Amino acid sequence: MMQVLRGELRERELPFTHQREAIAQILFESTRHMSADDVAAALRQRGEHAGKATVYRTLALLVELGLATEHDFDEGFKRYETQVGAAQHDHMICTECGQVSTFTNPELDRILAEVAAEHGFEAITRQVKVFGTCSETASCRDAQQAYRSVRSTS
Amino acid sequence: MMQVLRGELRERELPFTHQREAIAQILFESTRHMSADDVAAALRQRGEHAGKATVYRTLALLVELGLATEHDFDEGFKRYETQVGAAQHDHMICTECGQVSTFTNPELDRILAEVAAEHGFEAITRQVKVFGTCSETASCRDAQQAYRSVRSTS
DNA sequence: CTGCCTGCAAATGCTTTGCATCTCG
DNA sequence: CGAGATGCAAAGCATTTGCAGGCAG
Repeated sequence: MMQVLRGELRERELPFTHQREAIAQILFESTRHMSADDVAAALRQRGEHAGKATVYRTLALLVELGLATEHDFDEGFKRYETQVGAAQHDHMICTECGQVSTFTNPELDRILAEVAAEHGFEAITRQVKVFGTCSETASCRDAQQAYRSVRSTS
Repeated sequence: MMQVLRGELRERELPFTHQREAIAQILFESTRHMSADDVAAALRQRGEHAGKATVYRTLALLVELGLATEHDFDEGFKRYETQVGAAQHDHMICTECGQVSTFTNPELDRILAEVAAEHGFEAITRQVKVFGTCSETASCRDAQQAYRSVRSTS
């Protein structure tokens, strides 16, 4: 995993620094979607350290290199996720508890490719997000019920 | 159109003010996706005026009432679009020229509904965005070619 | 060595908030 | 009249930038 980063950097003659390694490591190991602050906190927890600016610059670099993706889940800040070895996948965000779950669907891939082709568009990335309520916790289920009844009466 | 807003406000016993009317009017008439600043500029152009805070508060209100939707096209700020009488639709964003085009696809609706159901998720809104390059201008087509050749050799 | 990176703090830019004042209903 | 809206300016925040000093290659 780290080798991929090393290779990409070498290819562009960019230095493989301690901070870049540490930040990439954090992101690669995490299964969650991390904010810049999450990354900084994780670094601190390991006794490492990198300035806020470096964290942002490195995350942007990883996105640039295609090793990470950036997401906006309407929280007022961005989150990042490793892209290495990950298949294209999409997200469902619970607006009650904030939980983000992922899913993949081959039909979705096919349809979006078709739509792009029809419009003479060369698709590079896509973001499919379904916002709603999950059924994980009691309060989320309550919110689901509330929403369903509102909808059915209007 | 404006009647819908009037009705929603009355229902909640919220005042139908001159500013709310003007801002909604701007949004309802526009076919583009407008930023808060775009709205303020459009107001000025008509000789109307509303403070920045009011524009933000009103746009948030329209979203709340379900009369508008909020979008983030990775520009560092949000854009708003009227939702009244509009069918669910999605976006393709050209990363070269910034053009945003819309599309609808019934299959997409079906698939996302299925996926949500499978996960015990109650979908409220969704955002499907395809980022890439369009074929409108010469420079966009150049970027398309460049991207295609990179992709085929890697 | 030399160029790119890092850290810090200051700057940005969008959006939100506090508060006095005004308006709709 | 009274609840809620408006306007302005002052916060708030995530993110970016400038610049002096450091580190990889």
